[in-house]
Amino acid sequence: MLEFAILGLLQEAPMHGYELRKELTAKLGAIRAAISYGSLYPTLRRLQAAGWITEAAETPATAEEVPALTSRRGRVVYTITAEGKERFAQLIAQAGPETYDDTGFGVHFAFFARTDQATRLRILEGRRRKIEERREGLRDVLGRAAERLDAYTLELQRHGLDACEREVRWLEELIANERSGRAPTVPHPGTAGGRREDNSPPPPGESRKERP
Amino acid sequence: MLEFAILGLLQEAPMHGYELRKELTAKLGAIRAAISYGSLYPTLRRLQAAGWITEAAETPATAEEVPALTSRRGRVVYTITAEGKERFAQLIAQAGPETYDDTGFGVHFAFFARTDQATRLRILEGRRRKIEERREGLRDVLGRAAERLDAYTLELQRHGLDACEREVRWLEELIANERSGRAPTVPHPGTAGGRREDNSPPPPGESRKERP
DNA sequence: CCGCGATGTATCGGACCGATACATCGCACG
DNA sequence: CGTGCGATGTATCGGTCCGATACATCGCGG
Repeated sequence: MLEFAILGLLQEAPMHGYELRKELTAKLGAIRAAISYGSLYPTLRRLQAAGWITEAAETPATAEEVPALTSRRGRVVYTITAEGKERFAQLIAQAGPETYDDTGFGVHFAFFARTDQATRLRILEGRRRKIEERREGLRDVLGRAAERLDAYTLELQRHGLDACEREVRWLEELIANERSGRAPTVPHPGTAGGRREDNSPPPPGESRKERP
Repeated sequence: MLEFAILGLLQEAPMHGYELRKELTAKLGAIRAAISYGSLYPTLRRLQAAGWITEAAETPATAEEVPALTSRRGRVVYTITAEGKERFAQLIAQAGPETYDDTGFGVHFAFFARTDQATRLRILEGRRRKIEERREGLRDVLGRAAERLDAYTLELQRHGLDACEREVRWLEELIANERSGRAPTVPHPGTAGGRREDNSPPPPGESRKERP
């Protein structure tokens, strides 16, 4: 999962660890708290060993004659390689059952702009199936085993069931949108401030600014 | 987390591993998929080493003279000890910040029937605070960094924000209910089948059948 | 001038998962 | 009548990720 996210992010621009974590946190804020350095750095090492990324110590320019003396601390910048991009594409193409659990789905969804439409559809439908199964499980428990459980546990299940139904509806809309060929503008009722003017989603694919 | 859940469940009845997993899955179905045996068995071993539970090989009665011959396979039954109950109570009393993340909160909530009202209130408020923070983070991203992100990532954040707002409202109702002294009957609109007749929640506390 | 919060890299132990292996039981289908 | 398959049941192993911790630099306000 982390591997996937890192390869995805580094395709937008080379970054060092701290920056990577910040961007990751911003992009995945909706699904997971914050990536731990205890996962990030070992994963970066692993990716480099595999050849998907390269790391380069940042020493801006011509520091030949002044090595010591406020020696410019670390700042290792990571850059994705051609093999890394290939690997990322391969990870998207695989899109197995792990892709449908909460975290896996969220991370893949966050990189849908780099995913072809057929795969997007496949993932959305896989996820919907999985949530529908969870929903059925919860309905069963609320129906059949209700008297065996205390009021709090029941309330928890009810809240979970509600979330499932809501997510299924969300996925339905996304799937419908996807099939109609257009981008992911689900018409949200009146959630927050209602911040929405940009109503011209670019036909998804490559749309990142490569930072000159 | 697993330690807590196991100690909580074993207070209702002694169980063997398989049964424990099933009950755990039923009780926590709303928040996590299914406990892996790769976590369950090592944890049980750890709990026994600490003296919180005891394990006893199940050999129903008087099998002195017929040891071999369809020898009755394993079935190790785990029973909580007095120290184990103490430990459980201690874990509830601690209720630190880890208690407020998704999984931690869910597990604690599932055992609210064994938690005193003051602690319930503390946990609910801590959770609300945490979700409110996440919500603010998402609002920030959707407001300030919106143009830096693609349409799919934005949609993900919007869905996450929606879930946050919904959970805060849920928690508000639970907190209000808790303060008014009564059990957790949040008035759900018209979610599923509307299965709800049992409208007399027992004043929470100990209310488990000890299975004679 | 000093501390403190942001930036930045890094490790270690522990929790938990997914795959896998293996054994028994009951029953449905040929 | 047997045989295989799904449920019950115990157990391990490698790997991913987290939380705590350590340490160093930089700029700014008091």
